[in-house]
Order: sequence, then C-alpha cells, then structure tokens
Amino acid sequence: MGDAVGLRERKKLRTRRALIEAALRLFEEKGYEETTVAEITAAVDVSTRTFFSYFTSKEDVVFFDGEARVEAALKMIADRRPAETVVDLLLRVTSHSLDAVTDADLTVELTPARRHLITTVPALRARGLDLLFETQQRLAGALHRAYADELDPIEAAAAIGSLMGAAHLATTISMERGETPEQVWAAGRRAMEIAIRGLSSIG
Amino acid sequence: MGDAVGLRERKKLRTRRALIEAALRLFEEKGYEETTVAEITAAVDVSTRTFFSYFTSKEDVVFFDGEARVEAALKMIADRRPAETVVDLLLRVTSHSLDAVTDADLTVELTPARRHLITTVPALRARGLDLLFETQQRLAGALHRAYADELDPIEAAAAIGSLMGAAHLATTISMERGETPEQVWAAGRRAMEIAIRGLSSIG
DNA sequence: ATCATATTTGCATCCATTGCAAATTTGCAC
DNA sequence: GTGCAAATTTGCAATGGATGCAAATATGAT
Repeated sequence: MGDAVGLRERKKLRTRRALIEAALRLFEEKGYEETTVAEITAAVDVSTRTFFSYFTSKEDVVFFDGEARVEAALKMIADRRPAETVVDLLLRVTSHSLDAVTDADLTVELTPARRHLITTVPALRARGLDLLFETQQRLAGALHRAYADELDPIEAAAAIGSLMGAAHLATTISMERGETPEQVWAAGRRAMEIAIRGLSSIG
Repeated sequence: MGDAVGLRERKKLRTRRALIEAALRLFEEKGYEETTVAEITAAVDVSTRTFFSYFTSKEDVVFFDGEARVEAALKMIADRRPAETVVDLLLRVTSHSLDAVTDADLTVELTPARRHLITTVPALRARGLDLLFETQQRLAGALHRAYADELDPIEAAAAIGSLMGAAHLATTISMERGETPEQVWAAGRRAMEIAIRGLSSIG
C-alpha cells in the first residue's frame, strides 16, 4: 500500500487522502445527505469528475479503509498457528480487527463519529452491511482453506456467520440502548461467548 | 391488510399490485438497472410521480412483502407456547418464515428469480441486508419480551444474530457454489444446528 | 348535483453517476 | 533541455432517481 514511488503516485495518494479527510469533515459538519460531491471536491480543488475516478460512489469514501481491515483478518486466518483451534483463532482475529490499520499512508481508527454515520445514514448503513457480508463470505472461505481437513465450506460459513452475526447484532442493540462504549464492547464479547457455547446454553 | 372497503382503497390496491407485477416482470426481462421507473409506470399507465407515492424508492418495490413476513414472525414469537424453549421456538419460526405470505391481496413466494435479483443486484442486495438486519433487531426485541425472565436484551440479540447469521451466510455460500435448492436448504439447517450446538462443537 | 377530501399529475429542480473527447501532467529517452 | 507516449484530470452533456409543490381529477357523503 505505502509504495509511493514516483511523483505521480505520491500526488494521487495525497489527493485521495485529501478527498477522504474533506468528505469526513463535511459529513460530520453538515451531514452526509446534505453534503454534495461537488462540495467535497471544491474543498480539495479538483473537479467533481475526478472524485469518481478515486471512489466509485459517494458512499465509498466512508469505507476507504475497509479493504485493509479485511486483508489483515484474512492474513491472520491464513497464517493460523499449527495447533490452534478454530475458536481460538477467531477470537484472536476479532480482538485484533478493531485495531487501527494503515490504508494508503492514512492511518485511522473507526472513530465514534464515523461509526455513528454508518449506523445512522440509511445509504451508508446499507452499504456497510453489504461490505460486512462480503467480508464474511471471504473470511468463511479463508477459514475453510485454513482448516480444510476439519471444516467443510458450510461449517466454516456457519462458524463465521454465527460469531459475527451474534457480535454485530448484540453490539448494535447495546449501542441503541445508549450504553457506554465499555458496555457495548462487553455485549459483543458476551454474544461471541454465546455463539461459541451454543444457543442451547441460554434457553 | 385485505380491507378494501371503498372504491378508493380497491383502486389503490389494484394500482399497487399492478406496479409490483410490472416492475418484477420488467426486472426479470431486462434487468433491474436497465429498467427505469418511467418504464414501469408506463406499463401500468400512471405517472412516474405516482410510483413514488406507493414506494419510497425503486428498490422498495422488490421487497413489497417484507413487512408482512416480519410481522408473521413477530407474532409467532409473541405468541410463544408456554413451556417452549427458545431454540424450539426459533426453529419453528424459521421453518415457517419461508412460507408464502399475503400482502395487500397479493400472495407471493420468494421466487428463485426474485431471490436471484436480490443477491445479484448490488443496490438490492444492500437494501435487502439493511431490511434483514432491521428485522433481526425487531426479532431480538420480541424474543427478549417473550422470554423476559430468562433472556436479557443482549442474550436475545446474540441468539437471533447467531442463528440467522449462520443460516444466512451458509445458504448464500451454498448457493454461490451452485448447489441445488435441496442442498441450500440443508446447508441452512446444518448451520442452524451448529449455531445451536455452539462453535466449539466443530473446532 | 355539490362540496370537502383524497389522489394523481405535471412540472421544475437537485444531485449522483457515467461516457467521452479535449487538455494537462508526468516519466522517460535522447 | 526537448519531445513523445502514457497516465490523469477536466469539462460537458446526458441519464435517471427522488422530492416539493400547486393545479387538475376523482371519490364519496350529503
């Protein structure tokens, strides 16, 4: 990612970065729907058309670091430790997946503001869910490959879907209830434990 | 739903139904993105503007029966049987959730064609995932209410998220592998069993 | 038949998105 | 340095979804 060899690449990276920062700032200041692509590009002083050669849509700019996060998780699964169980590996992956990642020389965490945008704005929420689901498909594939002898594709999918489905819904509901970040985090962990133990453990 | 008292209501129902049928037919014939709202309304002989007083967006017309399905599931959860376990109830709900439901006098099943559209067209897939997630939130709330003494909100969320997350990802991957409808159905059932037994049962 | 209300319709408008060809910039060879 | 080929940016036109609004219609109760 961080291979800015020539002037060309460096300039592109700078433009991309500037577009992301301007967009996120404007989205926070005046709201996503109230911000036009023209306003974003005006703030960076490039043409509107250029925006769409960097991002395929206005939504995309909010998920600029998604691919880096996914790749980090995929790598962890592919490089799994020899005797590690599926559950241990997945817990290790999820606990690291929230760390900051570097994308195109732009290191960012999933700030509360961004998280709020993604869960609040319908267009972003839908896009985020689509990306999340695609991620789950890729992780399930990687998990199957990493444990080819023990897990068939459906079992791998069930494992990823169950764990991530439980954690995602639980954290969302925790947030919706206005709980503190610590409580939200705890909700996610409890949900994963339930997924690991099985539903019958609570019925 | 089926209370078409006056001419007014009957006419509206007829228009709504005609719009849905024309839209689905056109989407199948020439593709979702290639079909304009103007073409749909032309086929029904109403103005383009009218379309948007029946549906909030072009995507919405594909999910016309979503609300009816969700309400059926919510009702089943609310009317749970006295001594029934959470797992038994949820299995009963999921096995019935695929039955045909009646929406505005229009009874429909989730045809393969419609399913294909929803999983294929990015805009529909994203919208469908948004609706599915919203459904999960509502089901989790209902489950918590139905088992208020046994499940707190987070546990209810973990249960719904785990079960539906596993089933959805497993069926999607099964479909993607080109498996038969029977195999897809079996994949969903296996995934739910794994969610119920717990991930540790496969590691 | 008539009036109040509910619907439909016809604009005008905004904005995201895309294709295309012209203009500009960059990297490299000479 | 110059000049050329390739990569980028830009301007422009066009498409299509979505919304607000006021005029035109249709409906139903008296």
